[in-house]
Amino acid sequence: MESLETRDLSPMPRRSFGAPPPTTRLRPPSPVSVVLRRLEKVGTLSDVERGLIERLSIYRETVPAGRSLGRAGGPVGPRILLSGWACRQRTLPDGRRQIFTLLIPGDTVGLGADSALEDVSTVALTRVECVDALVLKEILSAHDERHARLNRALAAARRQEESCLLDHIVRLGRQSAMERVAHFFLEMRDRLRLAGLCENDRMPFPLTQEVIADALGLSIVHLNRTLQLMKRDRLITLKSGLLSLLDTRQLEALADYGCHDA
Amino acid sequence: MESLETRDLSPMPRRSFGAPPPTTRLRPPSPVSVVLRRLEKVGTLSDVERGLIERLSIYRETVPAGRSLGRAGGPVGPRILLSGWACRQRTLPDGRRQIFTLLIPGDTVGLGADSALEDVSTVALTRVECVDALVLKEILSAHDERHARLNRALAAARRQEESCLLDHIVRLGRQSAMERVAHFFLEMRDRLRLAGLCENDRMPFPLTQEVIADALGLSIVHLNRTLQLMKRDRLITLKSGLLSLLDTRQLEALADYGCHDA
DNA sequence: CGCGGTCTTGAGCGCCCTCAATCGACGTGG
DNA sequence: CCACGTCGATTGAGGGCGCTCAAGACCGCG
Repeated sequence: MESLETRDLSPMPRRSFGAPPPTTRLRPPSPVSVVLRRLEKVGTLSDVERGLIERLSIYRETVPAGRSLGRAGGPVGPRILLSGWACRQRTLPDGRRQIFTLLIPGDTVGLGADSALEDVSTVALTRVECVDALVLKEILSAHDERHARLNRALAAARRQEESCLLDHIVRLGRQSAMERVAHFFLEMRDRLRLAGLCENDRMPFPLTQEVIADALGLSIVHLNRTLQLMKRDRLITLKSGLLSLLDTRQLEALADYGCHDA
Repeated sequence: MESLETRDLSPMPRRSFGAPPPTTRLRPPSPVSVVLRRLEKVGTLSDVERGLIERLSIYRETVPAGRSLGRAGGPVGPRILLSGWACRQRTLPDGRRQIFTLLIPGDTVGLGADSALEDVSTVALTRVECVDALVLKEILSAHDERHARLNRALAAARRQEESCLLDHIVRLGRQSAMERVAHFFLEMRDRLRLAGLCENDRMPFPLTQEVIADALGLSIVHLNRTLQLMKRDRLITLKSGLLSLLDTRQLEALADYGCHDA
């Protein structure tokens, strides 16, 4: 599992910390390419904006699995995930946990207008590599015209996250266990595809069943049995951190995926 | 039920449409006072800003219970609720419904930065009186310094709504039926108090059990039985559209109310 | 008075939960 | 190299919470 989320970054040679990226001519030039891929799904960025992001790789840092991204509970300073998965979550006094959002490479935290989401605890689920985007946040808050597209792209990303929250509510409130899992997997496929991490409905999925259960409001045991059913029905395979959706048609029908209000 | 949400407005004489409010000297000066009360919980507004809102009452309109606020499915133009309750909801193809948000007097729709919430269908649960705030939206989008406080107040309101969404997720994902109901009632009490509609934990509550069930992800039958338990235990009374929280201490303990992450 | 909507109640059951034990993979230390 | 601990996945057993179906009661309204 550990090998999986680093795999996407591994072709990038490790260089001395603090040195500016050598901007190779090749396609995967810098570790922040994931972010750019994500943000440019909305609209092209200018060279200035791209450079702004590229230069952030100076502020690279690593968070081990299980550690909070921010200092314990407090709001998380602006970050951009480069590799690894994290989540936003809340824990009830008796230990029950609910996960609000999964964060994947290319996602940002605490960058846009402060939302209630930025007040919940953010925890790394795998080893996470990210950059501190405080500088970027300060630059963007000036609302310079030259960064308008970047601001728009970030707003779109926030909007997408909010949309996922609404889907999440429907899943939790009105869908059965299998519907939830199917819907959740399809959503993650779409998000991972935007990040360039999913091809042919195959994708890295470095989550324990406990995490998935806490996201979907299920018990570990029941999630396990539900997954087994879905495997038996040849809907998915999920092994050693790799998820394959075998029959997306059926999954979409099963989960009412994409059926937003009429 | 129908008599209830109008009750709050009934002391206000119906006057010819389009005429400016006569601004009586008495306590409830203008129909938009609810909004101001809500918005000024964050910080005082300037006279200019207050006037901006007051003048909106020209654009008063009424939506009967059951009707969508926007034209069927499409995004709702900017509105401010003066009286009555509405909700944001999504319906699955097979008829299952999930309610995301309840909208009460003083709430705004479609005013701030466009969020995913503005794309979901918004339906009146009772007869709703509201104002069309299109003019206001246009004025505010200019980001004039003189309206900074108003913009800030609206941002805070949006943030609060988002926070409620997160609480909603925890309820749906990790709480039992009784916990959900208790938590939901406490949340509504706090919101209604901000709108000046709740005193001594007694408040108007013009919702059918079906609506509450669809908000809390429960079946009508089970919600009914849960309510009966809570009444028997002297936690609440709920009759003819009036809700009383009899033992808020116990309710808060029961629901883990306010227990945001440590 | 009849009618539709809402609330209530009963019966039965199934989804999903809890508790508990086992298994397998992996890393560590002896 | 093996014993052992840990973590995650799996399996079994049993039960309860919440569901569906179905009727009836209540109530405001035309």
